[in-house]
Amino acid sequence: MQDIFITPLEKALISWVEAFPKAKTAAIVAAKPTKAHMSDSLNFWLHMNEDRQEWLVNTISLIQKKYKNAKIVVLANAPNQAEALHALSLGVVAYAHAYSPAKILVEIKTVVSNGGVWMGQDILKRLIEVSTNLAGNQAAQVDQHLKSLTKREKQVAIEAAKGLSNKEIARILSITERTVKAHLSSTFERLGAKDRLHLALMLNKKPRIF
Amino acid sequence: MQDIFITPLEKALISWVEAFPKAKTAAIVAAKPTKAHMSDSLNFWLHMNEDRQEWLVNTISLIQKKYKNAKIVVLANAPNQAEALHALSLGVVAYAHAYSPAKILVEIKTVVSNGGVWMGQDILKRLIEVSTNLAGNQAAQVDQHLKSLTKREKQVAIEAAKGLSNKEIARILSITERTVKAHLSSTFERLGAKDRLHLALMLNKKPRIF
DNA sequence: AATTTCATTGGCCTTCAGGCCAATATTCTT
DNA sequence: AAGAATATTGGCCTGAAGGCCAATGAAATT
Repeated sequence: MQDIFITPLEKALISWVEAFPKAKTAAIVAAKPTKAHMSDSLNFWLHMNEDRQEWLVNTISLIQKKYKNAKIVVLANAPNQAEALHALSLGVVAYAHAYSPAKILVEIKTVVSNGGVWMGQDILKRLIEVSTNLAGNQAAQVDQHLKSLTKREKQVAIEAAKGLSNKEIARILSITERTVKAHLSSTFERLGAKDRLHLALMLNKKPRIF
Repeated sequence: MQDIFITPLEKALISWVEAFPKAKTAAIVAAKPTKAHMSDSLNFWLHMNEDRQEWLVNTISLIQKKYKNAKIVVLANAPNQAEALHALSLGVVAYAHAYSPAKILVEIKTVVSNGGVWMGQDILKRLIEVSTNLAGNQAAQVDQHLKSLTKREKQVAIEAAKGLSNKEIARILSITERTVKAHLSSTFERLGAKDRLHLALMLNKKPRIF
């Protein structure tokens, strides 16, 4: 388990050295991994400045391409939620303050090594908030929509929203195409949808979590 | 720092004892905290069965009311994303498998004690996915499919995916309905969509971030 | 028992969608 | 400059979609 700090600084921060005396420090990611790198599992610790947004994205991408199984940690000089979310969405498994004490750094390493993710509670709160409030409500709305339909209408509506034609729906439900139309018509009526495309938009606009 | 396991089992799991020999085990949460409890920081480890959804919610709520600063960890017999998200949204700071080895349990304790949150990467991915999608990055996801389209086709495709008719699209783009059809036809061709409904489904589908 | 809602299907009709063939002017690429 | 891709539009045709009117038997509700 090799740790590599990527930083624009002349020398590593004290806490890093304290946490990982054997770690290497570099300014850029080595373009060609050595054999040792490939056989060993790597942790990259990216030191982030406010003015290196682009660098971060590129570097993460580079690491992911060259070092398949490497874990990437971002240490930010000035941590903020937006940056954290962005980094995490790119596959980074930990986001912390660059001046975190050695004790925390060691802890982070342990967590990510075991397949965990490290982030502050504020960030998590934010994630949960967005997810539950927005997504939860939308899912609920969709359910509400489907609830007001009869059993048969529901089945037809769901198939239609998948993109099936009336004929196809008729076949899989073993009814006439005419009947499918009837169910769809009343479905449009009930849900206030203009046509099957709007129906599909209504029923598909849901990242349902819970 | 006192650890308390709440479980319906007769006796604690081996890994728990191994991780925290001094921990207490109980079937229910003590209704009245002792003075020792109040002055000390507590960790509650809730052992979760599939059929105790309601119990979990009630217990978490109870703990939060009685023990203000306690950290709550959920150990699930059969972990799943929905349950994890639900628990985390209630304020739980860690969610893990009930049969996690002692080593992991100790790690979890360290993390939560330092204000961190412990969860699996799959859960985080889910959170990020939902959050970023809803946080308004609509254009980015749509771009995936739209990249292979020409400027005009893109405009038409987007409007069509919103549910507009050819006539409406023609009007807002100041072109003939016939031209709209032409753009749509080549769009279907390029994207491999069967019709405008499939196009809409493609453009509204959320891409995997990782 | 009476009423309402569902599930089914028919016919007819209008509009819309999308494919096929074809043409012209503009812009980009080689 | 020549060829390729793009933007625009026309006509024609087929099939799907959806509205309107109407009917029947079954199931649920009052």
